[in-house]
Amino acid sequence: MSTTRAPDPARRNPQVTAAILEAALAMAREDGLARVSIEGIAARAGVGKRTIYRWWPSKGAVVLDAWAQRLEERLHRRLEATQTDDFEADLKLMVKDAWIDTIGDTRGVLASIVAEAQHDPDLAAEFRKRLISPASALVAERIRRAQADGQVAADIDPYRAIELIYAQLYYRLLIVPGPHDEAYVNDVADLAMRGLRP
Amino acid sequence: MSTTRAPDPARRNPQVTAAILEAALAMAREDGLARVSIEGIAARAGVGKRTIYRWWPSKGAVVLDAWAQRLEERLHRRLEATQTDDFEADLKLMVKDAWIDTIGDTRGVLASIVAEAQHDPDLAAEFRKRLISPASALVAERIRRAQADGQVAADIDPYRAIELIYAQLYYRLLIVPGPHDEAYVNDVADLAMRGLRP
Amino acid sequence: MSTTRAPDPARRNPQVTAAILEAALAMAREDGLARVSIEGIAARAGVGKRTIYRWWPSKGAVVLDAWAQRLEERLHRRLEATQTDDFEADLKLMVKDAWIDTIGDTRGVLASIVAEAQHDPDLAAEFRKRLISPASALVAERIRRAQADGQVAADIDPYRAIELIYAQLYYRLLIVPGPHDEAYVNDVADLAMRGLRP
Amino acid sequence: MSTTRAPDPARRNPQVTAAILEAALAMAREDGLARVSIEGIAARAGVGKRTIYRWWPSKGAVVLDAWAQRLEERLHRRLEATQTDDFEADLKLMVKDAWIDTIGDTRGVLASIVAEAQHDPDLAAEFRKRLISPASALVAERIRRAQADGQVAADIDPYRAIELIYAQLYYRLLIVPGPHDEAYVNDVADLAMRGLRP
DNA sequence: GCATAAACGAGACGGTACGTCGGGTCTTTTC
DNA sequence: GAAAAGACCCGACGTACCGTCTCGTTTATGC
Repeated sequence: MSTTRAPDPARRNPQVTAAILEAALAMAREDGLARVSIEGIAARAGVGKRTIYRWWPSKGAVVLDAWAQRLEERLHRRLEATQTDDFEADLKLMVKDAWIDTIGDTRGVLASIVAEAQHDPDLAAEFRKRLISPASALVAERIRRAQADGQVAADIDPYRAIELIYAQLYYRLLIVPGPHDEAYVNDVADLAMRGLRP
Repeated sequence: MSTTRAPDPARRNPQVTAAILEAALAMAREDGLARVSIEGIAARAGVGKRTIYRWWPSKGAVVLDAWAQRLEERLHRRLEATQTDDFEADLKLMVKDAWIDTIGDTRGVLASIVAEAQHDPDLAAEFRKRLISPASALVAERIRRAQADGQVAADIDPYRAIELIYAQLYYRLLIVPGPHDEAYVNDVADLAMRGLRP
Repeated sequence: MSTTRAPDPARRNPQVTAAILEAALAMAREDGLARVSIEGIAARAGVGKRTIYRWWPSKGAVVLDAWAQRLEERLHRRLEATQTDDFEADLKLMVKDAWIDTIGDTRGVLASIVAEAQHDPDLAAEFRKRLISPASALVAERIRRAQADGQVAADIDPYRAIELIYAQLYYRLLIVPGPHDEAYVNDVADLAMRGLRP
Repeated sequence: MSTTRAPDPARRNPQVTAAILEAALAMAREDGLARVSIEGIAARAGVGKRTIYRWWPSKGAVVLDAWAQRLEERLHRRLEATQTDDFEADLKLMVKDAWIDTIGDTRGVLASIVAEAQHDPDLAAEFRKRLISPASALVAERIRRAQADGQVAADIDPYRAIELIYAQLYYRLLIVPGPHDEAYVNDVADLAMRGLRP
């Protein structure tokens, strides 16, 4: 007989959830996830610590939840529109949309989450599930169409192609400093395209 | 008038330094940098905490120091030999040497350091200074020669070329799971070469 | 806005309080207050340091609390009985009761507390409030009755009389060595009485 | 063969000694002995810690040395003069001389030393040897003469008489607050004399 | 409709680690 | 060989959060 019963999501108070997510994201943006504490979130959201632990396993999970939710809202609004027959143009648009318009100034939060995920396998899994996988699937789909069109070499694994593109962005985010402006993301796509063409 | 005077490096005890670095690296390899604590290092090295704080600003700095020192020793022994006239072969050798033979099973430590560096600008700077910059300079040099030979397109910035290559490795290290074996690094180089050729 | 809020005494765990006081007093008796540390008390009581700091400002305060509590329990049981019409006999009984039966072998703790109080004004105030004042008030009352009876000279301030008596005991406790047996406390009262008689 | 040889007092540098004692006393007067540290004394005196440990066993010993030295100088100049045939007058003069003119505003240092002595038996012994014993011997001598003269009851132990007097002063110093002015020391002597007269 | 079980705010609690201070020992260099 | 300087091991300081655990209070079904 377990003492700690699983909580009932039906009885969850949505206002409380919102307050926690808002506080967590705000604090992560201000100070970086490393300086965020569950205690701090609880205080700022006017909430008991218990309530946070009831619904999330760690501060990283809270911030990821808040951050991903915000992204998903934005992405749903965009990703239908961008479909022409020019793969390179579509690619540049997709990358710009994602990296600049959607992530934008929450890039630091993304970096924090990746950092935290290095020692938190659950968070890493959740991060890939919420963010990397859906985005990759979407882009992979477009790449496959480009391969059918003959705009991308047929012998390339779409997922490796994605790595070739996005890895550059993450490298600049996590390893070396540098601007993340439109010129840069265009350059990223250009350089990748050199290798992807048939 | 500052209370904490700068310590005198001349009076530093090299045995103590070695013990600290060894303990720090061992613990980082076993549990990951996030679980390492200054207190733990001190205990394992049989050293006072004060002694660590005297010479390093943070646990990340200690582990980076230990880890980079180990790498530098290895690299010095290698990087002279590997110079043929075939850039692609050289590139594959360099990447394999660095990522598999040298970093090898300390890949997790590298990931930890990058993670820590996300909220520690000093550590980030030191990491780039000790690791990224020297390695990049070396590879950039080889790329320039390849451009002169006509094996690499002349209009590519060597540093962007490096990003195209290494970013893939860091992406798999930090973002998505996957093997880091010889087949993979070859594939990384192959994919990059597609874009680099004239 | 203060970060550290005042704790709520209603939520205090009495078992924890008891464990801390017991550990503190035991350690003070064994090694003297100077060798007691908050850390040591916490370890022995199986308690977090924070819990001690939440309720007491210093190790001296903990030990005083434990020691005074023990004394108060004993004193309440005694001080009603001792009331005859012979002031000198009553005085001797009171002094013996307090110094030998009640304080007894915790004399070293008392000395430690007085020592600590020399550089801790809050502790000094608490010590006087918990110990010196109530005991003095009680004896002063008896002296006033003796003055009304003509057993003590009317022109003497009762509190100065108390000093004349008790100062001798503290002098031997703190300044010069010597036994604290019944013969001695009788002698103390005798010598004082010489000066107090009309 | 002992590694730590006993130091040679003949080679001791008197300027260094003076600097240490001066610094120690100054710091003890400013902040109380409890806040004095060997490290602090060393820094203020411009001296290595080793040098202090070479000649004194503890910070208490240093401060006692400095303080007692200062007192001895003063006492030697005074105590010859004060000899009339009126014991009570002599007593008042002696007490006032010692407590007000000699100790005066270093009363806090005295309290600190007594406090420290509670957990440092060596310091306690040294304190009694340097201060209590010589002063007591002197006063005891005068009391014996007064007993011969019939000014003090012959059946009183001179040392107990001394306790009766001085204990009051230490009680006010260590236990209860209150002025230490001339009126008070006179009152102390008056009250004691009531009990000492034949 | 009303009891009753859960979510919730609050925060006490046992812990771990933080970064700092000083104690006392030791070594190196200077005089 | 005394002394200045300070590195070193160690123990304790007082603080910040961790994650668990009561407490009452509020709320919102389910009998």
